[in-house]
Amino acid sequence: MTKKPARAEKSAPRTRIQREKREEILQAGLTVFAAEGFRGATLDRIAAEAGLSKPNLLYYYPSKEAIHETLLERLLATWLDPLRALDPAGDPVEEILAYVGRKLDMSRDFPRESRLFANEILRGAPRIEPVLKGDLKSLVDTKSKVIRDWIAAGRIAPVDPYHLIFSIWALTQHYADFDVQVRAVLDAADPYPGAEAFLDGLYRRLLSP
Amino acid sequence: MTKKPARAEKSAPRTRIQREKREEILQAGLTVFAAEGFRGATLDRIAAEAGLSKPNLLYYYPSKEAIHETLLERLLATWLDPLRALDPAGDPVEEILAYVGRKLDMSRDFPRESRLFANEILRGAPRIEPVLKGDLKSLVDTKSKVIRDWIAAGRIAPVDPYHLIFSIWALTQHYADFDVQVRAVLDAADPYPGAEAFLDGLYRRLLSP
DNA sequence: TCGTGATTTGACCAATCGGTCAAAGTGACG
DNA sequence: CGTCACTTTGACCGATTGGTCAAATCACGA
Repeated sequence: MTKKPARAEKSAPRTRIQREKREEILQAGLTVFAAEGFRGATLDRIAAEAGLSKPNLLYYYPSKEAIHETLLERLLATWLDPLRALDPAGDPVEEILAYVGRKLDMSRDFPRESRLFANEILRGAPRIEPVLKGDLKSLVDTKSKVIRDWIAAGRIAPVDPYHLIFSIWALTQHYADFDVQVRAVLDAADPYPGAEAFLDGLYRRLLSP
Repeated sequence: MTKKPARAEKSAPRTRIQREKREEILQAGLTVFAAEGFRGATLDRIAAEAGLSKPNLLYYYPSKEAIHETLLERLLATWLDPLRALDPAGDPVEEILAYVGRKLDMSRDFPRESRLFANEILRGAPRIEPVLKGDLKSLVDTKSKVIRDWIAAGRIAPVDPYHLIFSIWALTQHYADFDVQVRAVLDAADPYPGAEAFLDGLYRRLLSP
């Protein structure tokens, strides 16, 4: 029996080079997928971005889909963390404001991830619909209950918890996804300081009982 | 001199059939571009959606780009109308609430248009950047001035007018662009009644002096 | 240093893409 | 009812795409 040449596909990377190259490919893929969408991205562009030849890239990942899938999995693993961190035991207004702040930080620090997600949702979420209806929905249900309790206790003003959460998603992700538009209107200034102040004021006013 | 067979390209349509087919193609193109993005859309899919053969489609529009361009032009011609209608002479809070209402109606009634726009912005607005930095920016500048005056007159609470407008865009368009996610979380219920109530309450609370 | 598995690449392939073209079909009007 | 412009289509083309493969090269432990 001859040992197969063991392509770097499946399973955990075994060598240092595999670990490094795999990571570089994911970074390149994230850049290209975020900018062009799944169908708009080409293996040649991803390979070029990663400084590899196309066959070499396919040595580390078996297909374009595999790269995309890995990126989405990795994203979803942390995408909901800011909401998970909403603490039922904390001060309601400050907890929600802190959540807004974390989400806005993510838009500023990880705009490619935000656009990757936006692209996927815009296309009807073909690859992550189960997650939306599963983990995402149950997390939002849980946190909505927390918010409803805060309202019932008179600790924040009465608002629909679901639409409150949607509003936080919309407002914070807008600065990453519609960045070009925001910068065009603001004449290329960094929008984030202003956005933070605005959102802080908005939710403070909306929620204070 | 032989008269050329006059392709149905350039210039205004001359016959009834041209008018009808051109419109059907635009509708098909809007559906496909909104769902798949520019690069993801194929002429075959647009042609199928319009019930035409590919060469027949290309008899009416010279290229895929031409269809996309026409759709964007047509969209931009009305996209800013809701903001243009903001009346400096009206009651400030009611004017802004009416603007929010108009934008939310557009998300509900024209989700394909919203997604077409979102796709274009996500990709860096390669075809409409001049419009963003031109017409859009100057319109927003104008209306921001109006809002600033309202604030100076003490008729609404002090907020950054630019981020206020961004927030209206983000919140309303979110319901069209991220429709799948919203419906997944709300368990397929129609989100619009709830959204309207939420946004009404939000901006009333934010803006009342 | 040497062999063996890990890595890299040039050449290649089938499928799909946007687009062309010549020829065939259709309809409205004199 | 004939005709001529308008409309439709099947066959085709070159370019690009995702992906394969065999051979060449590299790196590292014994």
